[in-house]
Amino acid sequence: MNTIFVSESDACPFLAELSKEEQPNPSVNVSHLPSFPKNDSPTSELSLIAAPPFRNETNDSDQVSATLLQPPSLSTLAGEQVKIHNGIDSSGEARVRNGKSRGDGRGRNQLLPRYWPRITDKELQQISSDSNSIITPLFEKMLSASDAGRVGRLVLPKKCAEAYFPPISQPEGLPLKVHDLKGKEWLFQFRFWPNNNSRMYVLEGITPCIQSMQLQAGDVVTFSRLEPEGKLVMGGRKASTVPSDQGNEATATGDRTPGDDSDKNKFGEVAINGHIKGCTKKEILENKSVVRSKRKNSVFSLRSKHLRIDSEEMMELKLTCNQAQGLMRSLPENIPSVFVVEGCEIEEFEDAPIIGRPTIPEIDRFGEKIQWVECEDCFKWRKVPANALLPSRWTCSGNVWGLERSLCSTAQQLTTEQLEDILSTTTEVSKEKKITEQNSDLVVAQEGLDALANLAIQGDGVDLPASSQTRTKHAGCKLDCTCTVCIQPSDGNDPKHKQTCDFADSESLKHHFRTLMERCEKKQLAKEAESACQKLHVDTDTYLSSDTGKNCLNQEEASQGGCLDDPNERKSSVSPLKGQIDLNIQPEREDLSPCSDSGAMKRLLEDATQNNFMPHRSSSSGISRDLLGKQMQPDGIGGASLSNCIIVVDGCYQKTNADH
DNA sequence: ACGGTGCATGGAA
DNA sequence: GTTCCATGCACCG
Repeated sequence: MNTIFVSESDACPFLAELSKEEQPNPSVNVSHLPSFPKNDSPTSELSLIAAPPFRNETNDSDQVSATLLQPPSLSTLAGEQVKIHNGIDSSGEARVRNGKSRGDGRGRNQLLPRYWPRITDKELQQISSDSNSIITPLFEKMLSASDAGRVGRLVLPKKCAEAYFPPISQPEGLPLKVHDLKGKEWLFQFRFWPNNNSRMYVLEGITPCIQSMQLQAGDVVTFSRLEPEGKLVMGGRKASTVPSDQGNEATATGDRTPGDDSDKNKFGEVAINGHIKGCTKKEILENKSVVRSKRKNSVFSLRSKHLRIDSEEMMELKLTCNQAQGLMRSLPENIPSVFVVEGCEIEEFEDAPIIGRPTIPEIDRFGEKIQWVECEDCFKWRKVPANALLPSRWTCSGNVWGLERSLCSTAQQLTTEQLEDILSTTTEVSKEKKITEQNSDLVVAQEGLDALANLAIQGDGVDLPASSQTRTKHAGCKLDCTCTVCIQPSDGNDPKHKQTCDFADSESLKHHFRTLMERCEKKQLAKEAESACQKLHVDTDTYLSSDTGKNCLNQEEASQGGCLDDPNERKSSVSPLKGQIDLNIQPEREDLSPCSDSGAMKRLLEDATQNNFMPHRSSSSGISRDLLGKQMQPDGIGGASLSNCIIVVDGCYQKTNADH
């Protein structure tokens, strides 16, 4: 099964309306989509291919599960594809995940949940049966009596019509080719009626197609788009197999947004099968995982809090987590314990990594390892020792290794040409790697988070997502690492981490993390008990003290602030190195630690990445920071392990690694 | 009279 | 209050 499903945001042609400013992050891998022709001349026929129905997550191909696909995000970038991939496991079982792209949480152009395509296993199977197509489910609609009546007019949801069908300016509209699941081509008239200062979009001439699919009122037609052909596919689903949650917003996984008008070429053909193309199988599968996740949330609400990051915020994390990886490094005094999982060495650190300033490693003319770092204030590049651990905000004044260049007024050692040479050298070395990275940047970030999330819930017996089968990079890794949890040297060429390494999916690794999580929970419980005891003491002392009110307040503040009950750890909260990320936080502990809320984490990541990777031109070097962000490597000292990450947000620090 | 087309209406979201 | 859309219905050939 080679069919790829992509989220609608990938294929949606209605992205143009969005401003560039809405682009979530430069790291997002985007590709341009072809456009629909701007004119809607009646002479030009556009076709939609009716896509086969999608499959649900169960193995029962006849059963329709709650597979729910978000419609494409209307807020996705104009004319660009955002690569948000969902995974498919090796068995081909479909999973669906929220592929919502960043943005339109503000309601504009959102499709109603009842129009979100629900994909069944059977449908997926049908769609995927034909080769290498990329399938984007667009929307679906339950046939009304009038839709299925003899008039032969299918009223199209306005937003769907405007989002996924070519724009029309005249009521006469356009002839539209749509294919059904059998590959038969149908020609409909896509048009609109003026209505209450608005429009009513209809597909005319659908009766033969509806009859051919043996559909009636109450049944569902779905529209999908197949790539790269750009065909629209219409599929049908009998009412008896319609997921029960149709129209139930509570089961929705998010919104899709259509793209812009400039991509109409995508719809050169539309297939009618009740499903529209645009989602890779991966995405469909991953959307399913979100559905599962939501279902799970209702049961494990506390544990799931952290995992229940709003899809919009999730996108933010997707966009920044990958960058955040590159910022993580362990403290110099950290000595990792090394264990081997299926041939891959994993370095596990007792203490959490911190977020440091990205640097460019180099070997100077004396053969010594050094690194170049850019001053936060003056943008001049300074040479520091290879083992220097730099804070995320680093300025010349922190250049204790070269006092003569510890002032911003001092000239830069590197000429622009030299700097470009370094960068280009780095580029050459990792060129191929980067190409791959660019193509899967978002995927990687997303999947890295997924890895974390899934590992975090290993204790619940939840299997790793199928998407992990295809991962190439993981959140716990440094930039060039291909493993889930490992640290590799800054040059990224450590042979112990092969590009094809898939140990992250190994049972032994899963076992390892299960063990870690268990230990973590035990520690947490012990810590909780200890805290309770301490609090009891404090309360008693406070009660007896003459400064009762103030102390109580402080105690309350400490508690409410979610900061540590451990004085030492509280001390850590005022570390100058803010922006430490605990990727091992325990969702069920959220109530004790407001610091770890998703919004705060998002802010943290944003802050960290803005400080280091935001694309703006350096005043001194003239080199885009965006480029630098891609070039720069972590300093190579240690790194992050899944079980030993830290989150420090708003001055609060929480550390819940496996050994503490 | 009948069927098709375009618009209006009103309930639902 | 606004928008959407399912349906009714008038008009026309």
